[in-house]
Amino acid sequence: MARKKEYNEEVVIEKAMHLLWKNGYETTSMQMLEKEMGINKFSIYSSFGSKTGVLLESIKCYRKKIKVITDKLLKSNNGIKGIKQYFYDFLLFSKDHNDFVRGCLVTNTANELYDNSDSKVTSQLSTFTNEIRNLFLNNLKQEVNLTEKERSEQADYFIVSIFGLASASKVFNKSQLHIFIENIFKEE
Amino acid sequence: MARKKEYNEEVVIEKAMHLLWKNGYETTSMQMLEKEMGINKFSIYSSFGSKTGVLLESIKCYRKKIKVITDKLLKSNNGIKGIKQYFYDFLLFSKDHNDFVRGCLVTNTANELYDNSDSKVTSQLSTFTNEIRNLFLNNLKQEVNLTEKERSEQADYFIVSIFGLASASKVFNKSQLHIFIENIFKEE
DNA sequence: ATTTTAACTAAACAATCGTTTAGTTATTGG
DNA sequence: CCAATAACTAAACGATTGTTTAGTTAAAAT
Repeated sequence: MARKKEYNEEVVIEKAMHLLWKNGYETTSMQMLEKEMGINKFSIYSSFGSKTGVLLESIKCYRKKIKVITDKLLKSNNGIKGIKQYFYDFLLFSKDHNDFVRGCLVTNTANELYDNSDSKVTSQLSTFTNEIRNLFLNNLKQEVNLTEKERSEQADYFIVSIFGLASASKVFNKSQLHIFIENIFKEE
Repeated sequence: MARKKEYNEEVVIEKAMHLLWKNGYETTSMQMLEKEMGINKFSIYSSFGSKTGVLLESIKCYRKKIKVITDKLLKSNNGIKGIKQYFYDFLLFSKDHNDFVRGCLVTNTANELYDNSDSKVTSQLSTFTNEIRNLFLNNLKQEVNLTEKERSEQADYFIVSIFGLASASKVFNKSQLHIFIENIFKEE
C-alpha cells in the first residue's frame, strides 16, 4: 500500500563495493557513495542503516564475487598446485577493468583498522580469512605425504602469504609479485 | 631578538610518530596530535606546516629509529641468514612497550594510500622501500653461488615478503608469523 | 628601558564528515 | 476516489576536520 523502491539493493551495493574496494573505507565519504550508488543519502540509510552497514554489505557482496575463484579452488583437487593457481587467480581478480590494482577489499579494510574499529567488521574479516585458510587446508589434505601438523603449518604459511600478497599488490609491480608467488611455492 | 621555543622539534615529532604509527594517519586528528605532542596547533603548523608535514617528519624520525635494525643488517655479512634475522628483528621492533603490534609506519601509510595521495609521501615511501631492498641485495652479494639475476629476484622476493609480513603482523598471531618467516627462508 | 620579533593562547575559520528530518511524491488497498 | 504508507528530494543537523588569525606574552638587541 505504498510506493515501490526505484532501485535494487543488490545493484547499488555492488556499486558501493566497487568504490570502497578501489578507494578505501575511510577515504570514501557518504557524498561519494551517494553519487556512485545513484541514490540519495536517505535511501542509503533506510536500506543499510549506516556507513558501516554499507561496508558490511559490500564485504558480503565482495565475498559473493570472489566465489568465482574460491569455488575454483574448492573444486580443484591438485593440492598445493591448486593453491598456487589461486594466488595467480587472485591477482587477476584484484584488477579492475582498467587494470588498476585494487588489492583485496577485505585485506584493505583490515589494514585500515586500528583499535577503535567496529566489531561486526572485524568478525566479518576474520570469518573470511578463516574460510580461505580452510580452503587451503582442504587442498593440503590432497597432499598425502604431509602430516596433520605440517598441513596446519602450511595453511598458516599460505594464509599469511596471500594476505601479504594482497597488501603488496597495490605497491609492487607484476614482475615482483610473480617472483614472490614463484618463491612461495618453490619446492624443496 | 625574540622569544625562545618552549619545545624541541625532534622531541615532539617523535611523540607524533608514535601516535601515527599506532593509530594511522587518517584516523589521527590534529586535535589528537596536539594532545600527544603537548603543543598547540599553532606551534605544530609553524614548525611543520601541515598535517602531511607532520607525517613526513614522522617518517624521517621512524627511519632514524629503525636504523637500529637496518644497521645491524648492513653490518652483518652472513648473507641470507642476516636477512632472515632482520625479519625477526623487525617483528620485535614493531611492538610497543605494551607488546601492541603496530606493524611498520611506512607500510601502514602505504596501505592507507589511494589515488589521491600526496606525492612527497609516496616518494618517501618508495625511497625507504628501495633502501631496504638494497640492503637485501647487499647481503645477497655475500652468497657467492648466486648469479646477478638470481640475486635481483631474491631481493624482490624478500622485499615483497617483508612488506607482506609488516601488513600481516597486525592481523595474525606470533606463531603464524614465525611459520611464515621460517617458510620464506626454507632452503631447497 | 624601549623596541622588535617570534612564540604563545585561544578562538574562529570554512569545509566536510556521517546522520536526521521535514515536506513532497507516488503507489497500493479498501 | 480516497486514505494510508513508504520512497523520494532536499535541506539542515551538530560534530569534527585541517587550517588560520587576532591578541597576548616573553625574550633578546639597541
